[in-house]
Order: sequence, then C-alpha cells, then structure tokens
Amino acid sequence: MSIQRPKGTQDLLPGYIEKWQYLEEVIRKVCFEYGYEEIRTPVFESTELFKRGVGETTDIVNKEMYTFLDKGERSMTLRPEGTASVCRAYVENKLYGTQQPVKLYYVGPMFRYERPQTGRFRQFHQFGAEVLGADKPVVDAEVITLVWDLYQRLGLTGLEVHINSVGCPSCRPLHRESLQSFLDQRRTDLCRDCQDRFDRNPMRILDCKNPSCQTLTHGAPTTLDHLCEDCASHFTQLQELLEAAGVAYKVNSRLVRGLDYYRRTAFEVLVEEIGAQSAICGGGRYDGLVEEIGGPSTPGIGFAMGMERVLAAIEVQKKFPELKPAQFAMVIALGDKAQQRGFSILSELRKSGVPASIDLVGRSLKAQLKAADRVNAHYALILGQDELDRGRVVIRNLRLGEQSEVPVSEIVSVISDKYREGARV
RNA sequence: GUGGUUGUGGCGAAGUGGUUAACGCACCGGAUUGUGGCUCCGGCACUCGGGGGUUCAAGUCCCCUCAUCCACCCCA
Repeated sequence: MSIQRPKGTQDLLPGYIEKWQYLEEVIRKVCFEYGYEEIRTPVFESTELFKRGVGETTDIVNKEMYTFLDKGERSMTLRPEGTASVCRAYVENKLYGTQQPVKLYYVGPMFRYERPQTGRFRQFHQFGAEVLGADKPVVDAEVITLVWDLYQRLGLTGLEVHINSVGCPSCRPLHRESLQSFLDQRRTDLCRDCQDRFDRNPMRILDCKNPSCQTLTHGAPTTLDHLCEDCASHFTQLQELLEAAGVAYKVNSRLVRGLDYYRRTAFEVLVEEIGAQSAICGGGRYDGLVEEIGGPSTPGIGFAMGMERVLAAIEVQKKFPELKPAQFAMVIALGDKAQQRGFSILSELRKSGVPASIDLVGRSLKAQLKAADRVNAHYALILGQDELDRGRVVIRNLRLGEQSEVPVSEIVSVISDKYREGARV
C-alpha cells in the first residue's frame, strides 16, 4: 500500500478549504475590530516551555506531547497549545515594556498525540487570543464577548457559554481543604482517577464525568463558595459586564479546566450536534503563568478555539454562505494559431484582474465548453480559424446561452467591463 | 492506553463459497463534420486493505496485521 497521511491528520482539499478561508476571514475581521493583533510563534518549542507552562500534572504533558530530540540533543516539542508560546514570546521580546495590555491572537496548527475521533485530531487547528498585562474584570468580559461575537457572526445557535471562578492562590487552599474534608469519608467510593486527584488536584473531581463521582460530589463545596473578597468581586463584575454586553452565559460551578495555570475566571463554550467532543472554545485567566516562565509578574487571560469543531458546527447548522469560486471567463481557442492569440487575450484579461482560464490539455470545442460550464464561467470567448481570419471573437454568455461577436481589439475591455459591473447574467 | 465499527474501481454501493465481481455518480469520448448545462451510446477494476490458513473452490469461513471511523480517558 502507498504512503498515507499520519493518523489523525487531514488533507484540506479544494472544495472544503474555502470553508477554512471563510472562517479565518471572519476571525481576522473580528480580531481587527476588537483591536487584537496577530502573533505567529514557532510550531515547536523547547519541551521545558510546555512542562512549565501547561503543567507537569496535565494529560497533555504526560501523555500527549510530540517530543523529539533535535540533532543538537535538545528536547523539542510540537506545540500542544498556544498560550505558553505566546507568553514566552511576550517575555522574550520584552513586550511587557510596551504599552499594556498587549492584545494578541493566533491561528495555527497544534499537535497532540491522542486517539482520533469525531472532533479530535493529532494535528488540529486553534484560533486563540490572549490579553497580557491587565487584570480587571473588563478584560475577561471583553475576551468572552469577542468569542460570543464571533459565534454570532458565524450564525451559530444553541451555544452554551459556561463561566466559573476557580479562585486564586489565596482562596483556593480553603476550598481544597473543605472539599477534601467533604469527600474524605467517601474517598474510597470515588473512581480510580478521582482517588488520585484527591491529593493532587481535588478540584478536578467536581468535573469528573463518572456518574458515581457526580453523585458523590453532589452538594460538595465549590470554588464559588470559598472565593476571597477580591475574587468574588471580580466574578460579580464579570457577570455584570457580560450582561451589559448581551452575552448569554451560565454559571457552572463545576467547570474546572484541565490546564494547571488557570486562576479566577474559567470559561467554556459548548455545542451539541458535533459529537462527543462538544467544547468549541475554552479559556480562562492565568495570572501566574508569565512569571512561571521567567518573566515579570503579569496578569493574563485568553482562550483557544478548536477550528475543526467550529467548522463542524457551522456545517451541521448549515450556516456557510455560498462559497462558489468561479472563473469569470474561459478562453476557448481552436488550433495553434488561435491558441497564441487566445493566450495573449487571456493574459490581458488577467492583467486587468479578470479571473479567466484557457484549456490546457487540448480538448475539443465541445469539451472546452463543458469545462467552462463546470467552473461556473459566465462567458466563453471562442476563437477559431474563422474568427481569427475576420479579426473577431465570439462572446458566449453561458448563463443565457446567447452569443455575439466583437472585434479582437475590443474583447478585453468588453469583458473586463462586464466583470466590473459584476454581471450576474 | 481501553472498547467497539468498517475496509470491494476516483466516490457511493450490491455481492447470504463455485463460470467473464452488479449498479449509481464522477471521469474520458461519441451522437453526419466548430457550441456547454438535459438525453442517449460507448470507454474506464487483472492485489475485492495486507499476510497466512481451511476448502476441489473464498470478496464471501478462520487467524494475524495494517488502516479507518466511533466511544472512553482527556481535551479544542
């Protein structure tokens, strides 16, 4: 058997790539309007960055990273997410020395070694945004609003925006303690994973999907019950701002995101209809991350959106606009002499910005018209020996099935005029 | 890492052990000689994912393997 693409990767072919281009276009537009600028960082980084930035206890670092040694024996890793890289770039390029906050976004491939399934790939794509250097609740609100706004523009419905506050280093220990004492006597009834989590990261038990863990944690103290004054007011203000912006959110006190760095605000956007992997966006505040990576103490918040999943949602909800690429004109030349003339006409058309093509494989007139039809061309410019002798070109309107003749010298201006008029028929 | 699903021509899809492996779509060509989208006709598979086995005989049964898809874990 011939070589095939690696498991969990995909070839994005013409016919579908237009949908990606459309999504990227909307993303860039929204980001521009919100004043976010693009950043591009390497697709691989020192392994250490992700160990520190994502967290040693996470599944991503423990079992999902594409790690390799380069020829200089340095351990490198294909980026599993974007936030760590953006923070690294912020520190390395001393963006903390510029006007704060810094508002950035990125679009690109991420890599995670996992078993593929619906909405999950080994190479997938994320759109993400990060705001570094601002800690007020408005920032959180703006970021969530951006996400919401983007989904609105894409026409998506039935979305659920879940928000929560996981507290900060000063209030989280209190929650941890009270949660542990709540669960202590039923500890052995928890699933195996949660028994591990009990000491390591008990908060995650709240988020466990195992039904028995869910009943056991029913009525358990949540982080919201233990927020310190600052965190509580931050969360309240966030909600007020989201209401002001018209974002339909739900407080979900069991929402605990997987990455270690989250602080205070955590949020997630879910859609049904796209399979078991229903989260199309996840994010939160990470005020300690930049420092963890060796930079100055800097607050930060951001999110990552799975583009494949967003596209799947747009697809099932049938919200893609008409995306039909069309060649405006097809030059149909018969014979070598006509081909030369036709080729020169074609090149003039292209110079004036008209999308146009010519037969490249020596097809018959009939076959060329068929081909013109297939690329949705508006006009066929027919040039044979006959026309050549008389210095004229046949213009056939393929939509109407009507045709007329025009002198060769005028053909380019006639067609480009029609193109500019945006001729629909 | 665990569980299940599927694997026939470019795509979709028949085929319930036995001569030349249906059909649809797509593609290419043609229907009195230079005009498309409809219709009609014709062309287009020597590994039925790969390997091994059972049998007189296997796409059809068994084993192994690879790939795929779906689900769990976790995540976007």
